[in-house]
Amino acid sequence: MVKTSVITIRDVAKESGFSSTTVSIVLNNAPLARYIPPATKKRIEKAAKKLGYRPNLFARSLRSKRSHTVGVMVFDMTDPYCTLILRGIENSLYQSSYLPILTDVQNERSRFERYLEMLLDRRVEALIVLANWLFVDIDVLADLEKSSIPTVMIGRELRTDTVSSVIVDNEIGAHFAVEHLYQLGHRKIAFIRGPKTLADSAPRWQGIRSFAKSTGLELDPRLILDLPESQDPISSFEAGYKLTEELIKRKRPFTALMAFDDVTAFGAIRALAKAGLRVPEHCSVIGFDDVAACSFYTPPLTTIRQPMEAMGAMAANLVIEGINGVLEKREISAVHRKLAPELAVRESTRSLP
Amino acid sequence: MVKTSVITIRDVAKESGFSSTTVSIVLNNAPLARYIPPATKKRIEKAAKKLGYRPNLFARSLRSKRSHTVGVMVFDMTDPYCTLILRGIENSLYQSSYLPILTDVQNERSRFERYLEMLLDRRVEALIVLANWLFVDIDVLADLEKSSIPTVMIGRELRTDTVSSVIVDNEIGAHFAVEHLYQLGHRKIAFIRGPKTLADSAPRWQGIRSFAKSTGLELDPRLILDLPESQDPISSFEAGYKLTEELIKRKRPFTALMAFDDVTAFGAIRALAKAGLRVPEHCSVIGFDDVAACSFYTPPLTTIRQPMEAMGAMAANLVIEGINGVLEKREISAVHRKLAPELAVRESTRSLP
DNA sequence: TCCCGAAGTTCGATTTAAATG
DNA sequence: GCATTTAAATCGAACTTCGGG
Repeated sequence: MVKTSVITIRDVAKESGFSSTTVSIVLNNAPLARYIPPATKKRIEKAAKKLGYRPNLFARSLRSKRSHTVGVMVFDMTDPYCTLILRGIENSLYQSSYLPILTDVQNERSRFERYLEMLLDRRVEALIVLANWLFVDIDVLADLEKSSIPTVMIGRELRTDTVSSVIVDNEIGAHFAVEHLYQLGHRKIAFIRGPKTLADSAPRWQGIRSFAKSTGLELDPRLILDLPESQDPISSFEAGYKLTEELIKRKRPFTALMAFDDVTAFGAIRALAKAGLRVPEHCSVIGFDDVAACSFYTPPLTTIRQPMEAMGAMAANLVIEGINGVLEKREISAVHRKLAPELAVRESTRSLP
Repeated sequence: MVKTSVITIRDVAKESGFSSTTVSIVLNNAPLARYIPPATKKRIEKAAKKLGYRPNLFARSLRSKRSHTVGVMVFDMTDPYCTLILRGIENSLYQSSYLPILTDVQNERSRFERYLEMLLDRRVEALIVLANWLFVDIDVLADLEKSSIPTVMIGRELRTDTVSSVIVDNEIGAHFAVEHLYQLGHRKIAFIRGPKTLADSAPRWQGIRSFAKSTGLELDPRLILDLPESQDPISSFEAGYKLTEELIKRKRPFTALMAFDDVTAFGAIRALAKAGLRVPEHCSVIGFDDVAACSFYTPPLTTIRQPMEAMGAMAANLVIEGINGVLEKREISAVHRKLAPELAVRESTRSLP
């Protein structure tokens, strides 16, 4: 006999001999359930299990106005930087039984708008935005603010009091990086800085400058170049390659190179190799991020590790707190967290002889 | 004045002066809409826009029994192999206005089961499973079959007639790879094969054998090693490294190495470098997959490119067809598609002098 | 008053059947 | 019968109210 497999709460009520009200109270363990005798509960639970009852989430959500989902918007999923963050988010939400609804905006404004609309239409209870590249401008922020659900942005420092944020401490990270090179004896260090419009660029440079000032390290302007603007994470490889070629061409000797991020560092290593310079024998190279490829690169890349899973987990936890706040009608204001990165020493850097 | 922003269809009805029935018919462009005069439509649409009406999807889905979502299950999101496939899926679904609900099973059976349950509870209309690593066993298949919604699996050949599949043509891919090495003059070729339990392994080896037979290329058993079982994609790097060390230790000369996949190839290159062997000067290396890191590796890795976006798009299209089939009560049987990969020549291979 | 359970209303849409001129 | 519109039933669960012991 083929059962249509649409068991409703009424079927369970009939099977157990109680009303659907009681079934609902028992299965949801609602406050009123404390009045219901264990025997009744047992019978209802047995009936539910026997029939394989699964509540219809549409009906439940329609009535309760809750979806138990969290919208996650990534600006570019193919960027290796983001999958570990997503894992952190996922694991935290999983524990709290929220389902993440992940959308990939692909750096397109139109997709951002459409997906935001779709997520709000589906009544996600909160929003996590992973701004791993450019184009988080005023408009986007405004759209997010007017959504009026708990929102946290990862990777972008904010000063709003409506949207929370989780970022890495770029200044300290950059500090760690130069410090590492400095301690290895390097004094002639080339820098490939991030694009000016990217929020991470300034604090990283600030970290370098303050380290230089405190130690007397000289920053030679002829060894400093900037990445151009771009939306495409891959393009920072090309740019790293070209800028390093340019550095070499300048004939200004350097024994180490600090790249804005790992992919830029990969481009730099390629250019050095092309010029017959081995890493780290002729030149040390350090990156930033610690994407997965770092550990299987040849040579393995020394870099600054962003605590990606932790950042994802923190964002998820903030958002869950936010949801709870809304449920309890507490007024919760945005928080801004900055997580410390750490130095990951591998084989692309070495001390000067 | 603060509006609670919960505009219902009745508000639109009141504003436009028609009943909610008519509003529903017009806004959904339902069959009956053809009887409704343009003037009425205009007024209703204007009222809806004026109020900023957004239909409540829970109510809609409850009544219509449709969710406009597709469940996507990935076995390991951090595997670089899968993000491009996901992009293919996403882009296809986006065009058809289906929302993908992506879950990362993290190679855990318990997560698979829980997420499958969650997705079915949310009434996804179809399922795409991205089996990028091991452990797709009988049980999993059985779970999928009994879900009785259109399902397609990517990356795993199936013989069922309930679950569709999309895979790459491994045999031809491997053929292309050896052929490339052979044409470059290589005759002493080492092979690191895939783990025996992985479905891709056998056909790839078959492609190599048939090429060898047809050209008279000799396959030296002392130059052939197998990757061990594992669930972790990163571990194939370690394994590639160790096995290549082993190959070198055997003192059996070889001028080229074909790795099971790109990450294994990266491990092999590392081992060769450690032994003082440069790629491609002393040894050519070829991989399989064409993950993003290939193009920024040093040297850039020659490999067999899987048409990942196309595979994702095809899976999505199959699933959409399946959904349409169900809606029209057509009985649609599973289809099995095999897509051709292509050779991507970069700089890790070169012709023998 | 406390405990237990049920009847009936509600959420916001779609859909059926029927009423109007 | 036809074009146009609508009242009322429905989807499945949660919540409010009420009654009996």
